[in-house]
Amino acid sequence: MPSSVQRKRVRKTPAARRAEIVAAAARVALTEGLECITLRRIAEDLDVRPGLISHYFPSAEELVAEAFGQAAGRELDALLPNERTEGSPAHYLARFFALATGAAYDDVSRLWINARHLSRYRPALRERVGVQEAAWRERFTAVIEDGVRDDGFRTDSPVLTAIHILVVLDGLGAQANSRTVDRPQAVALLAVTTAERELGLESGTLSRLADELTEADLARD
Amino acid sequence: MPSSVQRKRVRKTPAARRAEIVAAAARVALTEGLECITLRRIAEDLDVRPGLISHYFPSAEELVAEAFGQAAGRELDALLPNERTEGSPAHYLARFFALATGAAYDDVSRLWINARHLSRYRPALRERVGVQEAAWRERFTAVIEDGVRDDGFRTDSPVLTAIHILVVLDGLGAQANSRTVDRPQAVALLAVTTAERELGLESGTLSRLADELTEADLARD
DNA sequence: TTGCTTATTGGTCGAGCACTCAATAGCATC
DNA sequence: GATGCTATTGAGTGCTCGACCAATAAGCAA
Repeated sequence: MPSSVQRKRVRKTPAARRAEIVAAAARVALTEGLECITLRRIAEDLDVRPGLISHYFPSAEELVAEAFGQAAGRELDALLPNERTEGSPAHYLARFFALATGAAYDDVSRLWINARHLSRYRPALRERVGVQEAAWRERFTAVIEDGVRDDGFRTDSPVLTAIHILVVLDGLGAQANSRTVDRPQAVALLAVTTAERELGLESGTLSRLADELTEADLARD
Repeated sequence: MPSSVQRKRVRKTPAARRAEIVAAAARVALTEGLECITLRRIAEDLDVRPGLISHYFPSAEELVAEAFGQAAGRELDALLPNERTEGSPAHYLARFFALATGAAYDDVSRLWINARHLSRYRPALRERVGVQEAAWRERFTAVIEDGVRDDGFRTDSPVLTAIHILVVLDGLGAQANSRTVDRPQAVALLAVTTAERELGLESGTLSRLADELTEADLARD
């Protein structure tokens, strides 16, 4: 009985298989890039035939868009969780900056650059980028509004402040693929410095909070 | 005498042909993207055979890197000319921001996103990106140093200020491919506002100068 | 005019890509 | 145990890409 000549088929429910495909694609998106999401590559990861991927995603572009959405969405949830049951807004922001300053954030920066470029040619992806931009912006805006109410943040416009911080983050992240040597400390801290200034916080407030966070605080859920 | 069956050959000096190829590739890079620089595409633009491009650039990646370098370098020269025979540093900066805020700058933003992403996979391009980053940074630093000397700019570190401005520009440019609706004025002015603050200039100084520039001032040389 | 150098051509190769579709087999239901 | 639905396969199509190379002809030098 030849085992290799005849493939063993594993039959799953459409919902489960689809989720599995998107998860595999999101993993590739985050680690290797959106261009590496090919029918063959994802099929190989899941040990199925390429035709099956086409069955669930008649257009490969749709899978790329979905993969980006899932990857970016999950990262946002890990960096700035939606439910803030404990901890002040300042602590949540500090945790974000602690994570976003580390090397582990490079994958996220790369993903965003990747998506922003590729969306030039892929309308479906472009639409997803817009959705995720809005999600990140709104998540930040909400934290800032909480901080204005409870934590002494001072800003005329929470949403403009959120955008300002995100613009600086994007600008710093732009170098994730080319930066070889370390950058000056003042540059690495540009995002958190901008946040402190724009939120009317004493210089060093957030970065000091970020430094005090333990490994457990930073651990992803 | 069939005219189309037999191609007429135009024989040029290696230096001239090479320059012509790079110029065509740089044009494609700026208008359509670095991925569109293919042997066939450039050959068609120049009305030669693809093999000829391979002859001058045995590795296509080298041509892509060269095209980016030329395109980015020329744009820098157009936006912030090297020789400042007349006009104050503030005027030079104002002219830059006037140009960099307009829609015409979108092609430049797109080029940078493109290069920053693609350099993830292309070492030769990554190296060129580093060179151009340094060139842009140094050009800005020089203008700022001049302004500190002659024009009342105040900053502890011209180079850090230059980096800060460039980071904000990169962050704003990141949306060049996805932004569909206009952004708030305060966001569009983020770069010039950052420059004014970091250079110790009265708020509105540079943007007012930028508004006063005539078409002739903005015209490219 | 003749000859030589080499810029340029034309054709080819293999790899990787998305997409299509009839045939097959897993599995729930009866 | 038989049946029907459909998830999955296998095989194939056509496309674009970079790279390679022997043959050709442009134009300079003698």
